[in-house]
Amino acid sequence: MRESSEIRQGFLDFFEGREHHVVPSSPLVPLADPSILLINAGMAPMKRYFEGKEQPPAPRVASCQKCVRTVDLDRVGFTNRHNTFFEMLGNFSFGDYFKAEAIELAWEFLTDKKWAGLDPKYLYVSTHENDPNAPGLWEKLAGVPRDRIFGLSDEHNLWAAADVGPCGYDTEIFFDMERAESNPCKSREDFERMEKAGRMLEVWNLVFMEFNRDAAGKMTPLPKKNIDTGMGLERLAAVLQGKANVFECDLFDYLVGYFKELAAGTSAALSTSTSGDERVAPDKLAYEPFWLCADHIRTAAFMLADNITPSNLDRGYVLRRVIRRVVKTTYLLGVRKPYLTEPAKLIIDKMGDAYPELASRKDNILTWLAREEEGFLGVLEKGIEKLGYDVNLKKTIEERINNYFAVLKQNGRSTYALDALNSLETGVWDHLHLIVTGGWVHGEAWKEALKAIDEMETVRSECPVTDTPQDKHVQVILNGQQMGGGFLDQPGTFQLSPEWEERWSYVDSALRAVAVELQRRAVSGAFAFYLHDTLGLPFEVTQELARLRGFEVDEDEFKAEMEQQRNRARERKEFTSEFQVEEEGAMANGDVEFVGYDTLTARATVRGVKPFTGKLDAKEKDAAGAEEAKGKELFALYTDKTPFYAETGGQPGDMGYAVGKDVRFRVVDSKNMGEHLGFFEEGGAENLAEGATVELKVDETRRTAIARAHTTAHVMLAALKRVLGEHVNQAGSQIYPDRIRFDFSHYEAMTDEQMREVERITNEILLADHAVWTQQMPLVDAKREGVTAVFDEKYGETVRVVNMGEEGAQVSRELCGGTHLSHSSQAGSFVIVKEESVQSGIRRLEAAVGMEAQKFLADFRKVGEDLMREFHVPLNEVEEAIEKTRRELKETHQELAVLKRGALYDTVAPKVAEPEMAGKVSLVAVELEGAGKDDVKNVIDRAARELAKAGKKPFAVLIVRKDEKSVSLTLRFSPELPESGVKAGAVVRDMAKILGGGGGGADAFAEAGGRDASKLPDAIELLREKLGAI
RNA sequence: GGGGAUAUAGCUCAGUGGUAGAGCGUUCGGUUCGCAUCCGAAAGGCCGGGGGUUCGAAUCCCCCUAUCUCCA
Repeated sequence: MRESSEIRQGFLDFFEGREHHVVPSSPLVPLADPSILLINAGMAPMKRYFEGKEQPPAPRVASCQKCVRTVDLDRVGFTNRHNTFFEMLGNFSFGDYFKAEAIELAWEFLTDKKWAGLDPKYLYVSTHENDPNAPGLWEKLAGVPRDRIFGLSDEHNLWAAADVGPCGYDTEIFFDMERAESNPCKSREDFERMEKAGRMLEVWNLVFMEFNRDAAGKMTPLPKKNIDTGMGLERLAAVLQGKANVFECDLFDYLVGYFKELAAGTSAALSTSTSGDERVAPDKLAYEPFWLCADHIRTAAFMLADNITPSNLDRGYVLRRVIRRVVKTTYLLGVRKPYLTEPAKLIIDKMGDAYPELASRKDNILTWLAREEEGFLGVLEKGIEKLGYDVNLKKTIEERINNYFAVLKQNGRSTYALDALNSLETGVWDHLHLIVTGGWVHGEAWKEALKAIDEMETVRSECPVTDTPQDKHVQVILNGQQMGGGFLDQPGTFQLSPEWEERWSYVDSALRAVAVELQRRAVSGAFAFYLHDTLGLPFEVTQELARLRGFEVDEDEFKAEMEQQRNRARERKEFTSEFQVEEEGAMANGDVEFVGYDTLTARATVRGVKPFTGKLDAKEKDAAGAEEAKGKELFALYTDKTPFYAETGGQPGDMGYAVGKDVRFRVVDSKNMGEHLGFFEEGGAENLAEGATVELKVDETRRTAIARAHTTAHVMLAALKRVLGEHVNQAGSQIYPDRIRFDFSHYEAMTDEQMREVERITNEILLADHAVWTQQMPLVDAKREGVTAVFDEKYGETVRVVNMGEEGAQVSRELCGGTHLSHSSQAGSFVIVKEESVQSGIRRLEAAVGMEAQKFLADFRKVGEDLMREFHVPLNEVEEAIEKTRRELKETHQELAVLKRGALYDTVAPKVAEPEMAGKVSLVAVELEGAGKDDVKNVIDRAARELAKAGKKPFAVLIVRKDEKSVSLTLRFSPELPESGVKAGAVVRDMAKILGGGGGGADAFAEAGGRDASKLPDAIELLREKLGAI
């Protein structure tokens, strides 16, 4: 017995031969256990038997159960034994045999040559230090010597499902992975140390469930004592195959091999690359990345096989994290291409026989993996780009600052230093802003530097350095005053005024502080958090990649940011839940008999009436109740029984009437069973005293409309599963009269074809006139029979199942407490109104049935008819006709623009040919009527071209545009004109001031506007003056 | 449920208030035995939608829609 498949089968055969009933592995999603997200132990599906809630199929049971356990997620790859997915072999006794036989069975299986055949000399046993029988039983029944039995504390050998409830001592069998002949394990301390180090491998855990523990910690014996055992298949396989760790056994070796090859291929490719790619050599990592990958990909494949889909919630999130960790790991090893489906195929080949769901859901598994991988690679790339940007930027800044100080040291304050400073500023300025304002770094130094460079910027712009090359003498001039000067070829002669000196020193000190900050070579935690939070780049990737470039990430700060984020989310959550508690408390109403499935009227006894101060739901498409109640004094009427359906499961509460002697109460909503919200149309609260009799009548029209929508929603879900796949699950829905809003899991927008197909199938089923009937059954049975249920919805022990179609051939079966049609055809027609996204992996459909569907289609037909009439073509040619019209319109627009500009330019042309002279400058100043902004730019460009061609340089073109409210100027200079000191941006600003407005722009092109057109001559005169002064 | 980010040419993206850009792709012309050849040219845009601030908005502010992402 060596191969894992032999061990799996052998184990089950062994126990079957010893009167155990063999049960197949349960799906990973618990059938009826809201306390766990995923089956995480072999006994998990048996919990109901242990709790006595259900009769086990036999007193003795054995199974090989697939499990996913994520508490050890971070240890996978670091030890020789931890897995997130594993198969648990187990035998169970429900009040049948106990300690002695459990020990005998385990020992026989492990040591008998016909079965596992392990050499007893490598086996050790632990028991609970307080267990009076276990050590003796081991000695007597298995012949284990006393010095190989160690009694350990609660921490190791006390099993409990929870703080309160069944618990018991356990005993564990260990295998010495070093297969040491002599026994160096002499003491309990030795043993515990070796266990931690992975030398002593726990193979089998036998739990003796014998006590019940109460809140005080007191343990009383259980009436029926149980046995629950668990042996990791992976571990046993490793031991039997003579391997030092689970990843070398045949359940993993092919995967580890695959990943090794994958990474090796990449490193070969990269060694010839000069792209500066980041890659971590496997031997530089603190763990075995291939182990992690092999483990996680198995987990992912099995979760997908059980119809779990990646999402941002619960088990979907577990799945997503696992997949992303694999991709992340190989990414760090240099793998850049998608590959995940390959190892998945290997797993399906290897294990498809033992787990048929792998093979049958192969396409689904591969599709999701490919999708998720692709998405995450995109995320990684984006994040890494940003990180690289940040890190490179810091290096650049550092370089420039060093250069600046080097120059300063050599030449003192001089134009050389100024140049160095300039080079710092021009290259780094924008990015420095980004770094500081983006909150990507910490430390005041950066902010100071920003201020300092800001300072330099203003000084520099007002303070030109003039260079007279003849004598290498430079001057710095501020506000017309000389601030300093010196000789270029004579270091040290450069003297500064005190004001300038002070400002420059300030820059020095700020830059020095930044240099110190850079010395830390740190990526700020805030930036790492930004990468994680906004871009989804895992912290470890940030850390690893930063490390490769010699940077550390501030982990404490990152953690603090994470904590803040958690608190934010929690605060909000607490607020809403508090609100709910209060509301429910105010309306508690004891047991109420609901008769609304069978009848819409009932005579009931009043339990009380009180003013209602809460808020009525005003649901977007069903605000009728809230609308009607507006401005009314609201009450809540409580009765002992009711036909009014209370809002649950997405179905809205009923409306209707409560009528009694001298009183008429309008019910506009029903929130909890037996609680009717509404107002008095006749009489008042005094007419409905406790004990009074009322006639309750549900609004039948509305109820029917709701039923149409609800029943159709069931059919639609069935149709969606058929069209899109089994992964489609309901993720919340809201039913309105004749309308449905339905959220479901699906990875991409539905195509038009898919929507038409869903419509077709849904209508087909509806029209087939299936009977709708309900039944009660235990939740577990319902789930076992594959009845559709909403993920994570809390259900009771017994559930109501809504069936459609003949028994045994239902077209739809759903757990549902809602009210439905009796025959599907009553729904009328069904039409999808809208498809949209809710969040990643969740789509939303809005649909209409019955009269709403009619109305929707009628609206559409009207539009179609109007279009046909308008375009004089049949319906199927409307699209083409519109396209043609659009094209023609566009062409016409373009032609018109050309003509218009031509005409506009004609009015300018004479002035271009004969420009007026403002000093040495050729000036064209014209007013264009009826021109748009783009026209002006076009005309001004053309004028400039013509002037340049005619050699009339330097030149200036001013175009004025007026409308009722304002006047706007566009000014263009020939390129060399600004060199004389007159800049278009400044000139136009001054001109606009005269006109009562503002403006600005570049040196050779600027725009401005103002309100007062009458001042236009003054403004143009100003332009003439400025130009004339050159 | 709460937060963050993104939306610009067919694709990937740049563009921090002043004439909308690059690379790839497409079409055309030339070049090459050939290759993911090279050279040149052109077409292609309500800068996601709506409102506001401003003389002027792809850019700033608000609302909406879509996509990505983190927390619960």
